[in-house]
Amino acid sequence: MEPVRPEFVPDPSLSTAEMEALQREIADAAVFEDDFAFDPAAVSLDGPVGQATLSARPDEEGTTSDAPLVAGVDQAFVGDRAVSAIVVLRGREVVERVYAVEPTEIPYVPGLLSFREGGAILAAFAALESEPDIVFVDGSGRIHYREAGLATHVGVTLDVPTIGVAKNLLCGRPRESLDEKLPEGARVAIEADAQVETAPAGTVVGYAVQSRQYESSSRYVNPLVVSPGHRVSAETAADLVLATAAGYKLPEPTRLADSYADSVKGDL
DNA sequence: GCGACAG
DNA sequence: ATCTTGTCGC
Repeated sequence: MEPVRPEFVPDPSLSTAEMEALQREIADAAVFEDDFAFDPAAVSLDGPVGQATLSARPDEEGTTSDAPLVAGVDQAFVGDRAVSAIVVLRGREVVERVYAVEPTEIPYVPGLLSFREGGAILAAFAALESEPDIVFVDGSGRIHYREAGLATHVGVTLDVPTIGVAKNLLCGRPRESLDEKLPEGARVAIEADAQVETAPAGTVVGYAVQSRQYESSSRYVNPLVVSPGHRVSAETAADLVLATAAGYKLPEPTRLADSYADSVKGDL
């Protein structure tokens, strides 16, 4: 896949003010509601014994032959180089894996992550032959100071539906405390607060999603922080993350991209 | 000065 | 993100 909006390709040599101005343009171009052709209910990891329909029937491999293509992208770092890996799934089946290695031009700055990692991610997408129906990006989407996190930046630039899947909250305020143990499958709305300068306070910009939890143990797992990247609503984003969780905290596309990036890093 | 901060 | 031993639990 190649950028559909080349003017949004992240340029690490821009000044901080220019980066922030670009993010405001990207947020303007972003669509934070469902705008895709596939059936989100057809996204699942169900095997042969799923609730088969005429249009989406799992075969003996556990693959739903015409299930949507869901991709995960994640990065690993080696010195001043970034490894970006993409894994594309149809049901449980891996249909494509690619990676790219690019130098990191700038250090990590909260709020400007896409200018550090975006180049490597777009290079990996340039090597991708499939056209995923939706992409899970590691990091924030709409949960961002200017509603233009990594997932939004990548989604708008490629004009592909994206979801931000983060392990920590960048900004915004949970409607309920996240300190208590939440049951598996639960979600808590994240509202814009004063830190989100482009949205009215109270706007739901994402969800804390409990993709995995221990049953009868005193220990507990922290929820993921899910937000729309581009062309998905916060609700559908949370639904899709839960639909692709397979007993691990991270959804399968993200988990597989994560381990692939690590293995590439290993033989580097 | 203090707090807060995806990866 | 990355650097890392042991340890707890299913």
